[in-house]
Amino acid sequence: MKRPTQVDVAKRAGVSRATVSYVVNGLANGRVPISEETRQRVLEAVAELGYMPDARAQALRSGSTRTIGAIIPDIRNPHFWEYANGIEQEARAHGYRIILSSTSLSQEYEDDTLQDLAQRRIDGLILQGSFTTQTKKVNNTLSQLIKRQLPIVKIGEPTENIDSVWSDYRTVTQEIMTYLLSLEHRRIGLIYGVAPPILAEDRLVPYRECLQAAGVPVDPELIAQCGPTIEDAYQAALQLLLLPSRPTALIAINDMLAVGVLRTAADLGLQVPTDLSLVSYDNIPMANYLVPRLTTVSKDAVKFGQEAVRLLLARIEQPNRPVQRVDMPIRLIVRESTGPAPVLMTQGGDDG
Amino acid sequence: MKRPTQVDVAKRAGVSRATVSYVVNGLANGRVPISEETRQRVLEAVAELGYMPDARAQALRSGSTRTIGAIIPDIRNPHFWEYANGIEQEARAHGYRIILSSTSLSQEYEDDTLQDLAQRRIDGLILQGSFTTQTKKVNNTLSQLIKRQLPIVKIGEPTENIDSVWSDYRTVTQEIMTYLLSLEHRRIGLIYGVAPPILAEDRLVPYRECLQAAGVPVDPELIAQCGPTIEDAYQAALQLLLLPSRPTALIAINDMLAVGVLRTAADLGLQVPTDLSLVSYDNIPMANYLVPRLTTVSKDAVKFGQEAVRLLLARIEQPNRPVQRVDMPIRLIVRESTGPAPVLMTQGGDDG
DNA sequence: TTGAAAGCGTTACCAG
DNA sequence: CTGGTAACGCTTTCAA
Repeated sequence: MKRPTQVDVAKRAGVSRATVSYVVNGLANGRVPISEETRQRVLEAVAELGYMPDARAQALRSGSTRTIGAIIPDIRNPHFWEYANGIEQEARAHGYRIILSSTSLSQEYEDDTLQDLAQRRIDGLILQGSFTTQTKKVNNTLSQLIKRQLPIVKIGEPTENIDSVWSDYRTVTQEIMTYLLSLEHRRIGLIYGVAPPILAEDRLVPYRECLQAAGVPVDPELIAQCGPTIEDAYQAALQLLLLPSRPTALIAINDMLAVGVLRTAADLGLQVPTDLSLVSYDNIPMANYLVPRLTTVSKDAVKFGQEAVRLLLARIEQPNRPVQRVDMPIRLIVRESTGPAPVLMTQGGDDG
Repeated sequence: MKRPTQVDVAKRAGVSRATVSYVVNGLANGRVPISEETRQRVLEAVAELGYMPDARAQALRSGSTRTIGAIIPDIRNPHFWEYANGIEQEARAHGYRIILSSTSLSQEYEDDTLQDLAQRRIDGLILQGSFTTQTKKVNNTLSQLIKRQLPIVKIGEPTENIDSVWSDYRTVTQEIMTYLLSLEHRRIGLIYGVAPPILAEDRLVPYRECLQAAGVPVDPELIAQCGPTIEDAYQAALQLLLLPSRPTALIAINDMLAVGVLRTAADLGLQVPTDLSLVSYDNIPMANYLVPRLTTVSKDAVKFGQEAVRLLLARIEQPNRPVQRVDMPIRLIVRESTGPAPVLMTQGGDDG
């Protein structure tokens, strides 16, 4: 009942181990030195014995695992499965497997995860931009791997010396702000979850700048940072919407958080978009089904994933090619969660 | 720039390869034959070189990968990440790694996935009940693995000769029906997605039986089968709700589908629960934040996953232990999406 | 066209 | 306490 090895197959087929290897791997590398009859006999033996090559031994011998590691930050956010889908599709199309890891559970496992992937000798690694912001230990491990020439692609945040696929959120965030301001919103809140530094630069800065350009004071009370869960967003929105002079529009850093905001609004008896406008980012599949449908920033996360794999495979084949930075388009999709600002009684009117 | 091996570490530390192995693996097996000074020297060399043991070689030699494969049916359904979370947590606590695969993308990849896992020589496998219903090829591969004594645990569907963790949905489905009937609902629709046979037995049968027991005719028009996406549910609900004599209550087989149903209701100008009651299953984290909050069947999926790992590890350690079947409790949570049946004009009144 | 044999990096046994 | 050495299952070169 032990697992059959090449030797068993060879014995059964009456050939040598090498022959089995040739047959199993599709007629050796180019040269076709196996007679059809032998091939059939080997194939039969394989089928009868239920032989499955041992990937560990294959990888050890051949030097390649044909496996790509992908680390996503939060498995609970639908946005990230789309990356995962794209990655998986593209990788499979090229004969690579994916080992998918999520660090959502616990930050302390990040280094663990990375170590594990490294020890498995994956052929390449796809990371989210937020990854490197973590502990020193993680960064050490990571730079170790970079030094070892492990092909790496980063999603979401361009980094020096590393291939990356990302989008520039400045422009679209400006667009959001212009749009909200044009709807006469003046008290605009911002809710963002666990945030890598780039989020600040990408979204917080344009948010501030647009406000200032419009002559609207930036009120730090309107900026809430929170955890990644819906409940976190719920609480953050609660805090913002209970302000004496409450915001009439809220920007949530992703659609999951927007779900929490929607709930907060409902609990406070606020209609969206009549009493409160809401904009978020990601355009997860659900965004177009929520009530109201979310105005959000659309990003083709599946394509992101595919592009990341393309970049990675190119580097695997050609380790010294110049570093690439692919900019993927994103755009604001206006749906039902945004509308003109309501006239508030508490509004201290120096705008207008 | 090549990856350092044990040999490199040994050279650097001025010891033999075996010594390195002992030190790295925590002082050999029981006996502690390494002097503290040597140990330190080795550890230093490891750190300086950034040595990471090669998991492939370790696994090949030791015979164990300390890796568990987990196959979930649909990564797009939040319900399944909770399983994944539970599995990951419990596995990690016992020093095992997880390779997570989703077959959501394409049924044709199921066999691929299974083969891959088998070739990686995982120590155990956790499956969803729906898995075996697939093609003959998959079932062949699977029974091959079973014959090879690969420890397997099934989630969701009890199977002969395989450890499983599941819940009995009959009782809770009866509870749902009793509840809806007590609210005077008579036209109750059922929407279910890609369904393993057990779903039919578990939910369709009690649905029918309860209806009949209450003297309500079972109308096949009220039973819609659909795909797994929100859009699928949207369309299914549309079909049901546009019926001349539309249902006043809908049961969706999971919360994701319920999101689509909610949208359909909104598009038809139907208020939930005033005009339409909605019950679903799973109690995903989001269920308590949707507007209205979903009445749904709560299942602790994280615990499911943990229990599955416990079962699996027990079998790994003790291959011949008796087969276990763990029944996990579930319960109906009444929230805001259900209410008394509206009085419909089209209602043909032979009830009451 | 096929077979023998040399490793891949590790663990673990058994002498030193 | 430490250092050779034989596997683990496979790929691939070199001879036959």
